[in-house]
Amino acid sequence: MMREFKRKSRILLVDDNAEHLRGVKELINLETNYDVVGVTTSANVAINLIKKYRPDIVLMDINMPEKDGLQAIQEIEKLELDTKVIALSGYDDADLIFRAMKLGAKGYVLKTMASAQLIYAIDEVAAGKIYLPSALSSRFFEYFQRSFKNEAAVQQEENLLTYLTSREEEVLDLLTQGNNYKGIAAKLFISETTVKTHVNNIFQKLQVNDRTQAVLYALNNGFANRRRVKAAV
Amino acid sequence: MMREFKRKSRILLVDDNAEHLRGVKELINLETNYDVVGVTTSANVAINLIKKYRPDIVLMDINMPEKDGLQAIQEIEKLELDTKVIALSGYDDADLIFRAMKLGAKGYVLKTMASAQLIYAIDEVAAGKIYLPSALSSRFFEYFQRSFKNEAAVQQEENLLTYLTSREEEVLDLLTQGNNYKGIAAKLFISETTVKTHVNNIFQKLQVNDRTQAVLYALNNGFANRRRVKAAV
DNA sequence: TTTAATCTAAATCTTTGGATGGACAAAACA
DNA sequence: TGTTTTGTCCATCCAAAGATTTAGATTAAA
Repeated sequence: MMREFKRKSRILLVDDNAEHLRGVKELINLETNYDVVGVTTSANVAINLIKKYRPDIVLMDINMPEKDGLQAIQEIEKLELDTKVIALSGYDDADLIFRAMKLGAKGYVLKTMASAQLIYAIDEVAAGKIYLPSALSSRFFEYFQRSFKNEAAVQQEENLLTYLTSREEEVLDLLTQGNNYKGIAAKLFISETTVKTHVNNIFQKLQVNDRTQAVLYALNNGFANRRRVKAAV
Repeated sequence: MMREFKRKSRILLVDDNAEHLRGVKELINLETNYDVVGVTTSANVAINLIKKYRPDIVLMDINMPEKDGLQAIQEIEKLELDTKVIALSGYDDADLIFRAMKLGAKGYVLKTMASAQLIYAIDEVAAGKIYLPSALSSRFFEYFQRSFKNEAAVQQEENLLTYLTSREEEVLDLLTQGNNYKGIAAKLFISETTVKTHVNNIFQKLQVNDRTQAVLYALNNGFANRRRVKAAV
């Protein structure tokens, strides 16, 4: 078994550290099922090489000075090729990991990790999976959950939106869709002056000065979650 | 080594399948460092048990009919205790995994997995980490990246924001912070009439009628990502 | 039954916003 | 070199937004 005649996966290496570049290249060349089809120290060059040679996998250092590796990942993803990017980094910073994965990286490996782990990551990604080493995965999730926890918290703590009457909510809803007084009056079948009264009351309760601030307050404090509303404009 | 006098971790089991419940309990009781301090087939009962006994870890079946296990996780997280929840599920559905992790689950384990893997997950979570088996983690990330890909797509397709000059971007930025003409003029050290000119040009380019619509357009089309800006109001 | 909220509405007034058209200098571009 | 873009500024005019006050009708709560 395991005797399929599978095409070798073609790999491109991007790392501004020529030293490290050589090391990784040799390491991968020891593997029978991978071919290093290119190496470069520049992210800009990498983009062009990828367009030309369509490698299966790109090992991308994201701690480069000149052009940011994360930005490079973003550009590569925009190309909509089948190329899979594995981020290579010196840091296990949660924010870095999160951003790399968000941009579409299929893996994230630390430079300090054992070479066997790098090969394993490549194997997994080549097989179509997304691979994050357990330790980094844990980091990622802490960050992920924290960001959602804050989001949930915002919607609780003394939210001025709770003081609005249901009619005021309706009016605010229409405000957050870009309506003016006339438009709101027409949609609610009430007079324009009545709308003005409601809007003024909303300003008082939200402690803002104008409609733009009211809309911003609503959007920043989970108003859409309170009322089931679709996107605006 | 490994000879610390660590307090045993106290575990609560929640599963509407009494059969499975017994099996897991016996499995965990084989471990010297864990105590099962309670079992229940009801999510509602579980919440109360957690309030009373403050277990270190809860194994929560999320495929229960009566009360949704996910909802239970949410309620447990709201209590802000140190209790760590591991989701237990029969399905490796990406959406389920995503939602469980989003709600704060510290782990997600399939019922079909080997018992050794369940114990390993408990070990990791007890040690303060977040644990997702590699296969599920891969599922999670596919879902995660897909959701961000759509978001990124919105920001590409014919985005009117790209037509703005850098000065206009500055002005729009201040608009999205709730400033009026006077405020913007003061902050940019230019006259109010100049601001009006810029704002009018912005309206033209974004094809909107007033500032509120402009702000809404900006927010709905990833303007904040284009410029590095903090929250408004 | 009184009290309090809410929704509605109007009148008046002030401020702000927005449209339009024109002007000029600097910089970028071809 | 001329041409275009950008950023700055002004005046005018009208529309819209917002502040303030007053008040009738309805309904729910005390």
